[in-house]
Amino acid sequence: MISQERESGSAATPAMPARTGRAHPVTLREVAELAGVSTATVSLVINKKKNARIADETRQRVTEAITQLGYRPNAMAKTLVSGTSKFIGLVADGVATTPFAGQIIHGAQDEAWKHGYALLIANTEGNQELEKDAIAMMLEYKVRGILYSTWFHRPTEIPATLRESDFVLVNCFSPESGTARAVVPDETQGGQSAAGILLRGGHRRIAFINATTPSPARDGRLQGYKDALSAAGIGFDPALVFEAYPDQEGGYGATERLLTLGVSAVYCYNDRMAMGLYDGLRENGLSIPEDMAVVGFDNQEVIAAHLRPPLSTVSLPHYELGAAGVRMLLGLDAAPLESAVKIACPPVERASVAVHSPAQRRA
Amino acid sequence: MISQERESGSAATPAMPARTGRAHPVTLREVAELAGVSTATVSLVINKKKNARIADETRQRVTEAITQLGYRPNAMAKTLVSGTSKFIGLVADGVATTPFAGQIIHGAQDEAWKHGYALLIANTEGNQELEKDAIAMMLEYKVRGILYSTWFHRPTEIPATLRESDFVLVNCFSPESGTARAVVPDETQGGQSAAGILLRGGHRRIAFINATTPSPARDGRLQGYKDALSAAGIGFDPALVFEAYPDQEGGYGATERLLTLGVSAVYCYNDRMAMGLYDGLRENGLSIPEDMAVVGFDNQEVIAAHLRPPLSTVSLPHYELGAAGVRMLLGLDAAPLESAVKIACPPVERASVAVHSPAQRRA
DNA sequence: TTGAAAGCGCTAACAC
DNA sequence: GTGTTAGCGCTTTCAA
Repeated sequence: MISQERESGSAATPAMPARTGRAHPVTLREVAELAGVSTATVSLVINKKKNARIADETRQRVTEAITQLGYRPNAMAKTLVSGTSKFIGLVADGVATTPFAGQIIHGAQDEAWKHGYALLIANTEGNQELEKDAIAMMLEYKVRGILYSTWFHRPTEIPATLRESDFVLVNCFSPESGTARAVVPDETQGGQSAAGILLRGGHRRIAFINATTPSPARDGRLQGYKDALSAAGIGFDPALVFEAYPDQEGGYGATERLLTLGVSAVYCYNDRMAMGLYDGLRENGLSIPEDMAVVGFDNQEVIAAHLRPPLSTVSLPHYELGAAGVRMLLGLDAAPLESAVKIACPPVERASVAVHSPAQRRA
Repeated sequence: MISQERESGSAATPAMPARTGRAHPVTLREVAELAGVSTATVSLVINKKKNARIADETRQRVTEAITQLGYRPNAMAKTLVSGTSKFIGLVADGVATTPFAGQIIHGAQDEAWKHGYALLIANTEGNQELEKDAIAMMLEYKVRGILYSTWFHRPTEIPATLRESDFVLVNCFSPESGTARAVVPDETQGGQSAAGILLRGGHRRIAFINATTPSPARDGRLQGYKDALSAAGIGFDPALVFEAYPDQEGGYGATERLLTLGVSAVYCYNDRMAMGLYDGLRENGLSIPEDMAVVGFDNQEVIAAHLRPPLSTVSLPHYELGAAGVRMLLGLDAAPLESAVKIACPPVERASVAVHSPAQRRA
């Protein structure tokens, strides 16, 4: 079904720049004819081959012909010859479900672009069938490799077909280690940072409201809390740690129990929880950060930056995750098979924790 | 999309399924050789040509050879022959900046996939240079067409190169009408719905806090408010409309003025504004919806569904926008050049407006 | 019912 | 320096 509808125009000048989509695309051959050279020469000029010694005058004629005809290379033909395209596939289980996945895409795209690659995206929403088709499609289009990503940090099965290509797991990892390259957020360091913000604020008795749902984040964020406390010479008190469902309602519902603990600060599993807790604290006539300092986790823009007061939190490095994934895929960054590469979760300090002034606060 | 499950047998049969990426890919020719037929026949079998009369026995042999070798068609070669790929390009100015763009991607992807197309995405963050390159790339990969989308509803210049392809504007439109197909949200109807929620709640004096920033949304949402009032037989009182910057701080800052108006309900330009207003109202000891009913606009999940009380609002149909864009591109939906197609913004009722009980409320 | 062969647009040896 | 000539993997007449 070749579109043979040549621009039947009147004037027979071969020159016809900026043609609209419908027309038969200009080919290398046409450029060569107009410039009076062979296709090989045009190819050499276009690809600026280093060792190609083309007369300046020739190069000039070719360049002119190209712009005159509005020539555009056919990437498909190029790929057919070379065997692999300039695509990197990104299979995601939730672009839509969450504001997070967007940042992974963004990071991957920026980094890919930097190296001349474009992103081929498939959103699977966890649908296995779709996922399989998506990977097949990417394989058929000869992608350079595939980034397999999840919207929250978790272990994942590796679809069999994924192994037909180069791939890197992003924000997830294989339960059997040593079988796949992966990049994930450093939850433990993030937990340390979160607790660190509070510690630096002069707090000694710090509650941690963890998630009820098992995940690497739940374990890592708790571990980080313990580490930070211990580094500050504070004993770990299990009574100060309890769990709630990790959303607004969970945070709100945790208020009562929190208030029985006699703490001056609380570190929440995530920002949504902190958001709910804000409401609960307010209803109890408590103000933040004076009566209770609060830190969250995730740095969810819409929430964290705009609560009152703005919420101190720890950033989940989604952009970096996407970028690092691409770099690992392209072999630009080290990518050990044994264990996932961890990306730092940097603290973001806002007004929900008062600046420390030792005099003000008693242990 | 050939499925090829089978685990590698044992010995050195030419069969060697599930090869890993590195190996030389299986070609049609190899399949043909193994099946003892010509490549043409294999091609016919694969593409299930209707009028291809292939002996069942032959078809059988071919199918077996295909699964045995783990053959995967080379989409590049296919495209080279046909002239256009099964790609639809999506150029977006902000996947990352906003939770909204994700939904456009999601809708576009679902619809595209349904018709056998995959999405090629480029996030430009408004960078003109990048945008030009992105479009060029898509053109080179022979996309079926391009969806050009913006993260908020606005007029936009059409990059010249976009015209080299089929394209549809999504969430934006050309200032010179009649020059491009476009699909946008129906802001006016949305405004009507927003005011309608309040009207149905029994409110007669309804304030509208509009945005300070000029946009189709600002105009449309105001118009909808007026329409709804007028349809309810309520005169438009300009004193009840004022403006604020459309974010949390703006909403918070608008509280004072709002309270001088003597209204029982307020319609905010967007959810973020409403979120800020919640804080302001609360500080004044007012409760929602008893003392003041509130509706927003946008239906930003993280915010609207989880404020307390949950916020009634109007949904921006991003998913539908993406899907409709694809349908228009593929010629499945009507796509007039004269004016943008408008997609409805459905109301989402939550607890920030009390259910109407006429007895309770006096004019 | 099937095979032979001519390309699709481009790159890469290898001539000249 | 530049042209000739094979393909890359696939589809598609046209014959047989």
